[in-house]
Amino acid sequence: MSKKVTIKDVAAAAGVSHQTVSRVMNDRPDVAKETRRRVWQVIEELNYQPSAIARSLSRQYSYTLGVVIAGLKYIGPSRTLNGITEQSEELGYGLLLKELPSFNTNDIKPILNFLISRQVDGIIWAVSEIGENHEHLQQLHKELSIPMVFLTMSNRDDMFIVAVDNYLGGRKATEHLLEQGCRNIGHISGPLRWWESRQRKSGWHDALLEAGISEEEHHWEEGDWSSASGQQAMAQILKNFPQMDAVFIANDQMALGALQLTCQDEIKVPDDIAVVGFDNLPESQYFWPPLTTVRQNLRQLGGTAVSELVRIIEAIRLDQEVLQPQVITLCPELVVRKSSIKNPSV
Amino acid sequence: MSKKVTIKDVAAAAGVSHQTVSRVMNDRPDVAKETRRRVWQVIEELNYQPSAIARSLSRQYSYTLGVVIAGLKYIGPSRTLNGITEQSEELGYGLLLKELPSFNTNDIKPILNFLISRQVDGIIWAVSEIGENHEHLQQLHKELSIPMVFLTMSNRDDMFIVAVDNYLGGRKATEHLLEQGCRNIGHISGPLRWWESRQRKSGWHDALLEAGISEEEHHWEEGDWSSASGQQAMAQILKNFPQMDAVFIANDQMALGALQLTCQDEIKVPDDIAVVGFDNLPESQYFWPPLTTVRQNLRQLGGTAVSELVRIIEAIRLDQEVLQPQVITLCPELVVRKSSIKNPSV
DNA sequence: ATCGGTCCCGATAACGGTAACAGGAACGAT
DNA sequence: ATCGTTCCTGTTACCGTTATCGGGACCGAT
Repeated sequence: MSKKVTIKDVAAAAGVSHQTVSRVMNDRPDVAKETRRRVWQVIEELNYQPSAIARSLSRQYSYTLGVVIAGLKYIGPSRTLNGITEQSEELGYGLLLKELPSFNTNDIKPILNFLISRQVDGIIWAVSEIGENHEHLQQLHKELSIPMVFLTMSNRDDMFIVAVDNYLGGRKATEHLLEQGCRNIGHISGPLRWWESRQRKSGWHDALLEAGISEEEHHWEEGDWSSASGQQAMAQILKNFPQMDAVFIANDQMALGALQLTCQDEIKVPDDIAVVGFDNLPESQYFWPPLTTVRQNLRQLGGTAVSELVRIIEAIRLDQEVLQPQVITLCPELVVRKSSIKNPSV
Repeated sequence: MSKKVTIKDVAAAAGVSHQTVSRVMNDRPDVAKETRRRVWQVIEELNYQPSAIARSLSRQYSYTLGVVIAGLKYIGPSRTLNGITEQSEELGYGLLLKELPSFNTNDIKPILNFLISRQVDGIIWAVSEIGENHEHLQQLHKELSIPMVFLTMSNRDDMFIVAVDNYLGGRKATEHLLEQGCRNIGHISGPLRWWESRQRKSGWHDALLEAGISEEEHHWEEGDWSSASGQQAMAQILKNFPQMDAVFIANDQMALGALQLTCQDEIKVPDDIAVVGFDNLPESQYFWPPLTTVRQNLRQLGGTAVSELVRIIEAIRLDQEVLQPQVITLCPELVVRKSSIKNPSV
């Protein structure tokens, strides 16, 4: 009903100039105690809320971050986003959210323009690197001269990157299986156009190599992250590589598909085949058998990205000095459950 | 490097007034063809992007919606958000995202103020109704006079609500089990402070009643949505209600916990006990056995909320007339899989 | 008395757009 | 020639803030 109350309404009601009200709102020192009190009182009476829009226009900062993300329907990206919202709330920044219709989009420019035209102070690019979808980006980023932080992509100079060490995750998983005495360790990878998939596979490969085992072509299959593809890949690999005694699967969903197959075929997990997944879904503890997996702290990933971005933004605002780009790497951890323990100590 | 290019820069470069540039940008009719062409050319040469901030300030609309959501780390809310982002993209609205730290927050006011101060044209409230967390809201909503749409809450007058019919979902699940010949149908509910939980339970209750079966206190248990609680509730219910031949579980995660228990105890699903869940997680098709469940189209839920909100906003903008509040109900569907089929036809 | 320095506060101009009005040019009709 | 249109364009005000500047009041010191 009532029109929005502006700074001028407050000024009029308090009998001062609107500038003085502005000073009070921003806690400037040069306001007499009595005046300050009176103005505050009016502000509360009228329930005055300054317009963030007008503020952004006036000082050139919006205290808002742009977030570009893809695949919100999957649990990974949404956990990352969860970390982003938490940390930005903490630091007092708002979020302008933009979801890409697919991971493969090449229409990057209009999205960046959209965010920039809304005066965001910085941008978090939380889209996985697939195929060449990041090539164009690097160049655009340079032209744009707005602070950006990228998540989960291969290292590049001149960019701020926060990523989980997927390679290390693959190694940890494989080394764990080696410790269990397995020698014939298969792998079901994600789509190899994904950077993460390649990293995890490399980890598996290198761990085997160091143990003196050579990877062969028929020891692994490529999936598409879905449970269905995991199941199919598992069937294929069982056929090609019958002596397999363990398998490292690049995400929990595919592992679930594989586990279902073992139930159907009455293959014993872990005794016949030990299984390790990746992601640590909340559900994976309740798979049958409970799934050993690699935990990546995606909430932390998102949170770190925000902290980093804000650090850059505020450095620019204060010093006008640009920070050195860097790569922050987060370590994944192995979560050991029954699906990979060959000789239960009990 | 280069300063942001403004409308005045364009005007100067094209040798016209900034107003003319504005006219060109907004496709107003009263610009000479030749002038229009020249201005467009300069716009593209300078890569001019109008400031959405300044625009919002000038006309009183930001073409931005506020979204308040909770529990992004869960799959449900993030799917809803997915629907929201898609539809708002479609309709040309930006999104300002705010995640509540918990479902129970009572600090509603600062959040609404935050969004309003940023000139959002409307707000989507996508936080489940738990306990009394919506009581305060209703009143605030009235004072605020900004269009709002609420998701998944009990019906109230004077509010726009979009919700899945959880009651119907509960009925469908239970009726399906009755059709399978089950007579002793237990239930594991979500936390009863949640509106959804109560609805689903009522559906179960009423379906039994209509079949001439009376619910008894020991036929159901309350969980907290987690797999762990589902497992625990299942154990409890098995003890109290040994003749149980089917169970309707209020979400798939709890159902998973229960299924794991049946694996451990070598209870046969569905032959000994048929199981129906709720949510249709992407994983539930790959549980063992594949889980019959109730599918709720949360993406559609989010999308509908956006369409509805935009409809309200634009009605106000044009007619200055306020639409009649209404409740939109989405129907959930039963997805039948092996966990509930007593006599496999094969 | 005059001067210099605080302490407050208001007038004014930004910020980057849009809205409303006014006015010049060109044209046909009277 | 004069008038009224239509078509196009520029001027000015305004959206709601903050930044800059300048100045009055008051004080103590010379």
